[in-house]
Amino acid sequence: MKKITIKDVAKKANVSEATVSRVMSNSPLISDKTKRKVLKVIKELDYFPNSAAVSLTKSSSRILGIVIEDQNDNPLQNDFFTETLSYISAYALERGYYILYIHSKDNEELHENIERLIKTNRIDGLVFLNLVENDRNINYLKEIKFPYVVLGTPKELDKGLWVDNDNIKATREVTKRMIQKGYTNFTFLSGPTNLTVSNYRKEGYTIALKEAKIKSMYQISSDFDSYEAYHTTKELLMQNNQIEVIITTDDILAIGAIRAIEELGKKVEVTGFNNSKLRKYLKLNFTTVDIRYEELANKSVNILIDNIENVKREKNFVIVQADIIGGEKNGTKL
Amino acid sequence: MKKITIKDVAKKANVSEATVSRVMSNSPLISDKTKRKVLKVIKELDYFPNSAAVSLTKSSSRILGIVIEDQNDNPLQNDFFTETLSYISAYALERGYYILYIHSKDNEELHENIERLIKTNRIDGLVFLNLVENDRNINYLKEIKFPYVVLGTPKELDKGLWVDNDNIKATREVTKRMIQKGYTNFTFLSGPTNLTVSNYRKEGYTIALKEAKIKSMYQISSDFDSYEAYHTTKELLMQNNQIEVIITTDDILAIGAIRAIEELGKKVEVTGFNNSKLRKYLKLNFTTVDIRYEELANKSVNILIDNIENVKREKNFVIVQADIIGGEKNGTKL
DNA sequence: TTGTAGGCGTTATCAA
DNA sequence: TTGATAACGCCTACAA
Repeated sequence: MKKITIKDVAKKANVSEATVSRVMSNSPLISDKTKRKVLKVIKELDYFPNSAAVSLTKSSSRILGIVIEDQNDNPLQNDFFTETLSYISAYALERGYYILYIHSKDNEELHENIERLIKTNRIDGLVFLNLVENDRNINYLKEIKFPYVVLGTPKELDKGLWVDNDNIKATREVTKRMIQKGYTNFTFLSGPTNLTVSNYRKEGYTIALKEAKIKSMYQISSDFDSYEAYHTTKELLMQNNQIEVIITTDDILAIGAIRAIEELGKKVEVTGFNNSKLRKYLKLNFTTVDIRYEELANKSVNILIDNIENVKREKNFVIVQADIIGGEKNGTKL
Repeated sequence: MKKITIKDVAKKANVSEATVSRVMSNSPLISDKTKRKVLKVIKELDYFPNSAAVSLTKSSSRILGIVIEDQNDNPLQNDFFTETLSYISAYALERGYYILYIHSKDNEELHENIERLIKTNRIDGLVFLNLVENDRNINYLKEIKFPYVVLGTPKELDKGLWVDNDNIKATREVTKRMIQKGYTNFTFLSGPTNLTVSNYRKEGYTIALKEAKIKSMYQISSDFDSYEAYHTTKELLMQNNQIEVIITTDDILAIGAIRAIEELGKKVEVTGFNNSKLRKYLKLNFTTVDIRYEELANKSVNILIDNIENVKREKNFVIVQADIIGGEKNGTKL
């Protein structure tokens, strides 16, 4: 199986290599006649240009790296990753880019990988699937001005490309819904407090309560761990009989909380975040927020590629709408 | 940020480009002195060879494609994919290969993708994460003799590279364990019957029963869908009071079955397969099989790369040991 | 042990 | 509208 090169095509079509190249890149400086002729030969020989040669001359690989930090054994994260990954890959492909998977348990190794990938010209840009505060890699990319996009809201809103939901707004809406149901005793169950997203969601919660002039509110936090959420909730509820609603920052926390509530035979409403498959899978129907994975993926890929290809944009970020769903019957298992 | 090339290094080190190249590739035909000198300059200039140029001369990209077929909304699949993906990526990296993520909802598109990736020389080999019977892509690869490995047991055992557990043996062992517990009324709850793996597991089950001269056995099947498994099991149990054990081919089926059993207040033991995170997550403790993801990943990457690099091997496959775990207390939720 | 030079498969510049 | 030809950055005979 000898590889067909541009030379073979040129010879068979009786034109120069340059002409074939022009046909491939859809150049306008070509007569229709020769174009057709060359295209025919390309079809016949089933010619595909060697990507290494193209990369070499264009100094662009048309590959995006996607960085996955460790998942911490959280099954919801897995949903998030596989979903986002496949959407990102699909939208990247639409613009002619492929996805290189970058993952490492070890942070130092991850950094070296990214560095090598960039320096060897293997990738044109990077997508970060989870935003860590003051991430070393992000700082590095900023420094060397390498194109990247982050799924999440960074500290400095005007720096770097990012795509995210409006977490404040979404949590505020969720909380408002609960207020409208007539509840007045709220508790906020947060995920890891070192994640920016936790703080944004807390802010939304706080605003909604303030607007409604509701005072009573407890705040507890937990890792993204349903088991811990279960224990934390249980303790809380045993100490406090008034609580009517627990607003959480993640379905996984909500699920843990619900288990505690059921066990204590209490009537407390819970809200989640992220519209996880696990929630659907367990047939739980608490209120949650659908963050529109597909749109997040779409927007991040496109803002990144625009940046790579020097397509001008007004803003360096995109806010994706989120939808509040569920909540008709709370915690009803099938 | 101008890119450093081999030329820059050569100039600064006062040697030819060839010498630098030799140092990079650790060639023996080099004096220690110049080697050290060149290495020093490489460090100083922070030189990394352009991968496109290397690919072009070596006609090898050092990239492996990993093919993910559609996940069908099964949360366990997600676990499997993210786990395997990250292990595969780690082991590939150890041998200097990167992972390109290949996924498409549309089968035709997937095929075109694979074809283009190969013809443009972007990938050196392919890993298939789920084996479909008579897969079009696999047939294509066989035809053009392109290196690939499959995680699963193919129909023709002597064709192509593959890595899998011994499913027959594992299911046979699981069934034997149940027999040793004194049960005599068995049912087999299978996943999709068009998957080879379902049939292998069924065979293991059948053998174990035959060996123990146990006759009574029912067989039902279901999609990889806990909800369907739940209904199927419920129906079965309502018609039949004797059943003591249900052997399933997947944790997700086991979980569905357990829910049905609990609902009916029956005492039926269930076994699963795959040691899913969901099982741990739900704190269920039915007997299941740990298929050793990491080893599966490791072996498949290495058998594939050996093939790519013409490293001779005795066999075209690797069987990975599986471990039976759990089962002390069945279905006990926390 | 080292250097020279041709080649890998394209693209892009400059002539024609 | 087309064709030569010099890059792109590296590797590898072949010579020295």
